[in-house]
Amino acid sequence: MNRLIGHIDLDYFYAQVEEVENPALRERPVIVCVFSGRTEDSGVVSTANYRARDFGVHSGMPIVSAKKRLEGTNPAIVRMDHEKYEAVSARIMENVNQLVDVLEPTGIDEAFFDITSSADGDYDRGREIAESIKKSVFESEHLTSSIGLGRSKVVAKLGSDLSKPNGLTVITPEKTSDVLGPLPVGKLYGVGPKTSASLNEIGIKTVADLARADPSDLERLFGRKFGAYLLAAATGTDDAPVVAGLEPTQFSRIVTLKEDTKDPHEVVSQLAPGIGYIEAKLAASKMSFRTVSAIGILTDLSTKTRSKTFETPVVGVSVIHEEATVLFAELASSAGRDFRRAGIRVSGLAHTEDQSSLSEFVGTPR
DNA sequence: GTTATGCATCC
DNA sequence: CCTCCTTGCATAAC
Repeated sequence: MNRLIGHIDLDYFYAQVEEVENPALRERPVIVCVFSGRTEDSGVVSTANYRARDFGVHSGMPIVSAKKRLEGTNPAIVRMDHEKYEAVSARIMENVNQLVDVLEPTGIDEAFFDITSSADGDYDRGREIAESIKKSVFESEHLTSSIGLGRSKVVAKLGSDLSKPNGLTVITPEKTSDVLGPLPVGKLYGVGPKTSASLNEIGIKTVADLARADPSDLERLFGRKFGAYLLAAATGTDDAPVVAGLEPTQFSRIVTLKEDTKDPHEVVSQLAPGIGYIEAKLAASKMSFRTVSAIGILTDLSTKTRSKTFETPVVGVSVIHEEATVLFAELASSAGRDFRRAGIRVSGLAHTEDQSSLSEFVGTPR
């Protein structure tokens, strides 16, 4: 069966939300920033609108560097408001979900969707549906988006990337190898700087090179699973389905400490709001956890973690605070240097609610 | 088989 | 000068 898989990406999401809220910003460079609180302007740019990108500003850039590049351009420097963007995102996902067979959100500003049935396997009908999705998002929230449509998730994701901003790229199965072939391997979903470098070393530069690579070479270099994935990705034949309603498997929060330290009590005290946030997420989603991890980013920016798994799911929350202190003490003694940043993570999540209807449906274990 | 840790990716 | 979050995997140790 001819699958029609889409990927939608909301354009420069955080900055565009700020523009919608305050249209005067549209005429100016806008950067949405994460301020770490260490010094006045320490932190990075999370999202920049295209006017700011014209001056070489991009996400991940230190705020200080971005300001320098934007000197004399009357830039708008906005503090990130995650909750605001969450609310907009949730409305959009709900809206788009009505227009597709299956929706799989993969981030606050993007989602995969499957429209094989509603397009009846036809790419012209698929294009119309994709256009109606873009139109619906724009009319309801005044936000532009970019969509890619193709035979697989990798092709769809690539398509949305090629079309942004405010575009639509339809890559039919017949055109797939022509479109993908000339691109550098790093354009493929799941292929970052490390994998790109390894591939380049053995003479694989483009997606076409990768598509005709020796499978056993790839397996030897990257392992069975990832090796097979790379080949499938390059030929556009990756067959992962679009899955709705995936549950989160972990919650985490990382903060930058006011000063470098290795004192576990100081770390945990600065982490208290983060722990509170995780507790709130657990409560809101009615979930328990089994593993708690301390995450330490040292002064040399290397990362060390220390975790503890409990026999049975933990519902209460004072456990996080207590265990964090122990774990950070252990980390500090083994780390050798101070912490610059610190985080906490809970994983092994499960629903706490008594699901009697579900247990009836599943039946009793033998 | 389960747990601990690090790595890579991506947002 | 260097934020923050999620997922999956490999590997070693238990």
